[in-house]
Amino acid sequence: MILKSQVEWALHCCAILAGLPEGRYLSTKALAELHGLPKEYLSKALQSLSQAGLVHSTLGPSGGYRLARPPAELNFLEIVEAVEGKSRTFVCDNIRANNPCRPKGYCDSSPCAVARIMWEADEAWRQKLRSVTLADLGEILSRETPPAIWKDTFDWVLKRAG
Amino acid sequence: MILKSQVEWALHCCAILAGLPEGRYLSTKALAELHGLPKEYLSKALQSLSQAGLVHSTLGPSGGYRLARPPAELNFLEIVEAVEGKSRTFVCDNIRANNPCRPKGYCDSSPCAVARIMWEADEAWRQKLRSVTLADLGEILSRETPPAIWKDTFDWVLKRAG
DNA sequence: ATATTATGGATATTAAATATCCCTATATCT
DNA sequence: AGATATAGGGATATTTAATATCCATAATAT
Repeated sequence: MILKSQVEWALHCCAILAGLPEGRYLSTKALAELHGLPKEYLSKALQSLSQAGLVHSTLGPSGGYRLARPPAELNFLEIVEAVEGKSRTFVCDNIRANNPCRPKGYCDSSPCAVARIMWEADEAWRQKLRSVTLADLGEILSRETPPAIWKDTFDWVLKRAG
Repeated sequence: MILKSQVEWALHCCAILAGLPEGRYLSTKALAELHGLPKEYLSKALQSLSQAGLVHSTLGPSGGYRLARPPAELNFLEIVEAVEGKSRTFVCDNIRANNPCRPKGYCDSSPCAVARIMWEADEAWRQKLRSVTLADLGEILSRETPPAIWKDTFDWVLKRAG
């Protein structure tokens, strides 16, 4: 069980968009080039973000994407779920119902205990992702990235932002 | 990203093995029949448990599996990892290194911030799974399962346990 | 001896992830 | 008005992982 690589792409792209000045847009082409990713396929990930309402897009030359909300109001879980889907990582096929000792058609009142425990773990994962915003990420990155690279990247992006 | 169905199978099988009297073994055939699963494929999941040292196996007629440890000393994470592998659910391809503004061959001191956050969420998931033992599950099941089904199942298993 | 079992290897089948291509509508610029 | 660059969506390969089956082998109980 491994998350799609599109999750990584989406997170990094959002981190870049979070640093974009108000009202500016950055294209798929620029984002793909900046991260060394296949433009066409990255486009699908960005479309997922758009459909989820996390980013706003605009057409034409100088078109592209910007965040739909301030970085402090956009958390990791939203981005992950936009790309990966909202369904839980553990699927319960209710195999306990196949137990030949159970009356046929017997209906359990509560979901399977095994599934409930697995879903609690899933929720712990989601809770952690929910607790980290793009603003938090930006703060970490600005602290860790060497100033020269940070500035060069900012300039590189601005030059291409419509 | 969805866990293999073998994870569900392994958990349910371990729950049954946890109720087995000391020294008895239950075969793949019985476990497959009890859960309505393909015997050959379930066998692979049980082999994973065996290789991880979570269960002990014995050959020949009346052979099969038993837990290698008391249910209170066997947690969900061990079972999940035995089947699903121990690798993290988020793979970092370090795409930040593709940033054209970075000096070629530049080596970061610490792993990517995005990956670290995703790994923290992964660890929260694992921590939750680590905190639940087969004994906990057994307690829940014995409380929730209707006594008649519970008893019939126990008898069904005992009749087939070598 | 015979039957039953776990184990491991080989292989087939199905589903999902990855990736590319092309067409359309829209916006910008000249 | 016309040329160009963009997102969006549909169709379709390609690759990889999950699911599943089959068979040969060694060990064990009766």
